[in-house]
Amino acid sequence: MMMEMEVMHSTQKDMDLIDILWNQDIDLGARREVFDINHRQKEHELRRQRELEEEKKLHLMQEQEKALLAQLQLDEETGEYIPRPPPSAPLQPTITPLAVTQNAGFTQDTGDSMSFDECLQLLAETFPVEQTPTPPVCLDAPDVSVPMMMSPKQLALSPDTLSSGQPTPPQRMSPDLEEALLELLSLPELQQCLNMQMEDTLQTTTYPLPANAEAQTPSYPNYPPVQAPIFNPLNSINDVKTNSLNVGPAEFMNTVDGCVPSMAPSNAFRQIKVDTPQVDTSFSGEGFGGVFYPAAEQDECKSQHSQEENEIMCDSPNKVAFTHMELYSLSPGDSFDRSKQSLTAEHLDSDSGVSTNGSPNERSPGRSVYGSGSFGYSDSEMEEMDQNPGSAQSDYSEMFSLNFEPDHLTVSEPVSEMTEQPQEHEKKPDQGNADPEEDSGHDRAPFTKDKPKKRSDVRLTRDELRAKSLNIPFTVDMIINLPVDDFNELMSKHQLNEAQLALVRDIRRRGKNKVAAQNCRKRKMENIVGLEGELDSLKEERDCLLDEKSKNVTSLKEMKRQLNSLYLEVFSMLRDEKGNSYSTSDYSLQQSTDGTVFLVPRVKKTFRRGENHLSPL
DNA sequence: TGCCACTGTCATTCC
DNA sequence: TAGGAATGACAGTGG
Repeated sequence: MMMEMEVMHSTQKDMDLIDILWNQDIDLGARREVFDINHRQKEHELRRQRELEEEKKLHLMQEQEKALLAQLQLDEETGEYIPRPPPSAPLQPTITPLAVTQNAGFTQDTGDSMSFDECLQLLAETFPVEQTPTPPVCLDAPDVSVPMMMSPKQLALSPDTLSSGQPTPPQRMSPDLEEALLELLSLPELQQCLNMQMEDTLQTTTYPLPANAEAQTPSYPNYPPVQAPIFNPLNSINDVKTNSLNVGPAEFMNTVDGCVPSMAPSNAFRQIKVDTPQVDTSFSGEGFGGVFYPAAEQDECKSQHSQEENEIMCDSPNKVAFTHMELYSLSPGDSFDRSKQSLTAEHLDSDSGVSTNGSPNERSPGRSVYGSGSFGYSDSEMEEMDQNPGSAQSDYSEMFSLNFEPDHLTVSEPVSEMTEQPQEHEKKPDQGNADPEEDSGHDRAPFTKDKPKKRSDVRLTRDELRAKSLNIPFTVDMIINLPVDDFNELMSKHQLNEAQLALVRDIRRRGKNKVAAQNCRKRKMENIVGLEGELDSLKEERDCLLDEKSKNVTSLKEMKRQLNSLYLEVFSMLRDEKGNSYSTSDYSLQQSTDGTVFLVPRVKKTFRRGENHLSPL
């Protein structure tokens, strides 16, 4: 009992606490029902009921459509759909394939059959809104509530009808042409094709322009009567709605196109936008696109799309081929990247590639040495450096990344004026990540990893200083790397005095020679390396030969030894008439050319003489 | 302070 | 013949 009391007491406390919390939630805008599971379940059930009701409505509408169409029959003479004869009438045995096809799915329940007027009324009640968007310009349109019941010639052949979605008085055609067209439209295959075409077209083309006076005039010969299938009885109500009304506004199409770029080529898209007449001015992006996409998404997609369009618009002109001059003239600061290609091509024949083209921008792409803060020499310093050229030495690779920025140098002003926009364009990506220090033009190379840049790396070369001092209106890399023709053209475009011309030519010559020297040294090093390799191989070969020689000498000695032993053995077997062996000192074995072996007495002159002298025979 | 490697430059030759 | 590549030689610079 006590336990129960405690539990109840604690439960009461909890409930009070929960109430307090709920009150707080109410203050925060959340109602108590939000936390009520039963309430949420009820909401869920209500939602499901609503969905079921919608489905039922949809099904009912489809049934109504079927019932309605069951009451219709295609008049082969007029091409119109007329009320079907009373159900008591026998089914026409000569019903056309078209009728069979079109009525194949229709209900044959004659008990539900309605009169034509009833059908009209039912349709008017069924589609009071969807079919009757009533823009002010169409207020006088007759009987806008029953477009479904219009004859094909009323529906299919009026661009005004198609474009505005409003049934306007049809423009009459010649009877023959009209009849022929109606016959064509009566063909089920054609209707199917028209359906397909219409769906495709609606997806891609049938969206309106912003209010365009000419858009609603029937002056679009290419505008297809693709919405003719409106009258196609085989279409479901949804299809009909799609066919006749799902003509999205430009905002919606932009949204779709923006979100699904692959849907249509942008160029085609733009062209279509321009050429497509306004179909339904009563639509608005908010009213239609908002059904599928929140406004924010629409705006986002619209902005994306417009951005893409802008990019495309901007890209296209840029794809025009530039001449060398144009490339080099675009931006002195960026000319390296462009010149690199040219330079690479230039050096393709060269066996080196030493020219350190890629290095500067790899380390510091798009970065100017002038932006590194080491720039800013006083005139006296420049003169000093010029007088002591070595002090201004810098990595040659830096030369290619040299940028004469107009705010720092007057040297490149003319070129920079020509290329202001490309520079801005190419600098944009860097602006986002730009280091403030870098922007302020102070030290710290952005891509220096291990050690700070050498002082020489950020200095100007002598030629750069000279060019600056003489106000040469080109960058050094331009002067050096331009092809001869372009270089001459550049020279002719600018009026330079003798000193400037001489300096420019010297710069070009020195720059070329610098690269050549580098290539030469690299080649020399390669030759040295190659010769060293060759030397090593030759040494190895010599060692092999020496080894082989020693082996041969050893073998030869062994063979001599064996021969000597064999000789002695043979010699010892020889005997004279008395059976005495021959003395090796007195005789020797000699072999004649035919292989015969002779025992020849040795001719030991001195010894013989002495022997003879001592013991004459 | 001398050595050494690297680099720029000049003069020359060759293509 | 001009332009450029190739190369030996010299000199400056920095480690």
